Amino acid sequence: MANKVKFERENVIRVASQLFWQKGFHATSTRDLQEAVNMRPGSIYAAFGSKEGLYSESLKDYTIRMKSQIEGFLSSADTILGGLHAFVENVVISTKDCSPSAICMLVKANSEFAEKDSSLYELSVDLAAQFEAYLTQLFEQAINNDELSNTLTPLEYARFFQVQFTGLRGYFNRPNVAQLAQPMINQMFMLMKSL
Amino acid sequence: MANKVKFERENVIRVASQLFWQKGFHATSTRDLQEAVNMRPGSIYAAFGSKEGLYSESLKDYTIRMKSQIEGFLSSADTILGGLHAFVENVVISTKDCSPSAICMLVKANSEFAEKDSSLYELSVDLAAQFEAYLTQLFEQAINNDELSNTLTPLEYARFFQVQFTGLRGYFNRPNVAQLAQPMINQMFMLMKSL
DNA sequence: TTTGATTTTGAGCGACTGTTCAAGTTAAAA
DNA sequence: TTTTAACTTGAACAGTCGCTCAAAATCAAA
Repeated sequence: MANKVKFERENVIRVASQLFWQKGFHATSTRDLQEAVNMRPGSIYAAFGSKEGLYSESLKDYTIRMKSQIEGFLSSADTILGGLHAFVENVVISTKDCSPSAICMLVKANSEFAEKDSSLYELSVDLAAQFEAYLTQLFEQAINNDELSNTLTPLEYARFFQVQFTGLRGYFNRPNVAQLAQPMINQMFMLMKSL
Repeated sequence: MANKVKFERENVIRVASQLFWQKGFHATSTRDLQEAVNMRPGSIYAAFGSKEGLYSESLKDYTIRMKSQIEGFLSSADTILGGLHAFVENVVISTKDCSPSAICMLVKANSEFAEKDSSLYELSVDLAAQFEAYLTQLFEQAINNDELSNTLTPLEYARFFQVQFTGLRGYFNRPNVAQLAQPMINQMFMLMKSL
């Protein structure tokens, strides 16, 4: 046949994802990306078609990784809520310095792409909807396990979780407030259980 | 003396602010701005020094306008919480189609400027801190008026409000969820009173 | 070893970026 | 009416942008 590809696609996407997450789509130049993934423009464009194409792959990969991160915390926790609690703590507190941004990349994307008919805006909406559906499944289990009352529907719990989680991550995307995270996360889960 | 300036500074800042709020800093070109405010580059640069300078003025003006918007709702409400409730409803629901973005411009700025030593990042942090201090004053009054218990300090109420408000605005920055806003806002204020 | 399809390279394209400044316009002061 | 300092104009600059493509490099199959 012929020559084989030299780069590992998944790894390239992961590195690009970190850069896009940190700087945003518009502030990340294709030269930044070339340097970060150590590829020349021709190879990048052969593999991903465009800057948008690479961003698109990056955002999808981010969502997948976030889900599997939750799966990890769930499998080493006794309850659904315990797993989610550990996940939220990990995201808001532990990754404060090793994560590109405190703010969820999906939220950042949704905020950056203002033109409502842009395909990247639509992608961010679709992925957020998928994630909400995933959370809804988890809260359905939590209700069935009597971890939560059935005052709210699983979907309503999922929405509540997202609003709290997004709000917290936004609040902690600034300096000198780190020590407030733990009590505010505890408060979030106390409130959820009291619904 | 000499010639007088032809443009109204406040009006120019307001128009620029809308554009920056909608598209973000990096996606707004100086040509976009020139067209929006109907000024030639020379005049803009004489008046504001740089694109950053104009953005800086825009963000400050946004914060001032948000505060005076709250003042408006407070002056036509019986209670602090009633005024804040009306303000939140107005921002999340009514302005859904006439506002450049559902997301607070301060939050969007804080999210966009990733380099923590950039002066626009620092500005967004400073303005957010000022706004928190303003909210803290309001919640101090609310506690004194017995609208809220003193279980939490005024500052803690202010933080709670910001997390909820930011979370809600982020959640409603997408299509087909508008009808959920009212019940979720009611829930937010119910929870706050139950603290 | 030769072949040939496939991948990689990087110089470079045209468009656009933020910004400048010499020339033109304006209107208060002389 | 003339002067003159202040303001406006817009062509143009140097740099960067996303992206292309002919040429070089690569390696499985013949």
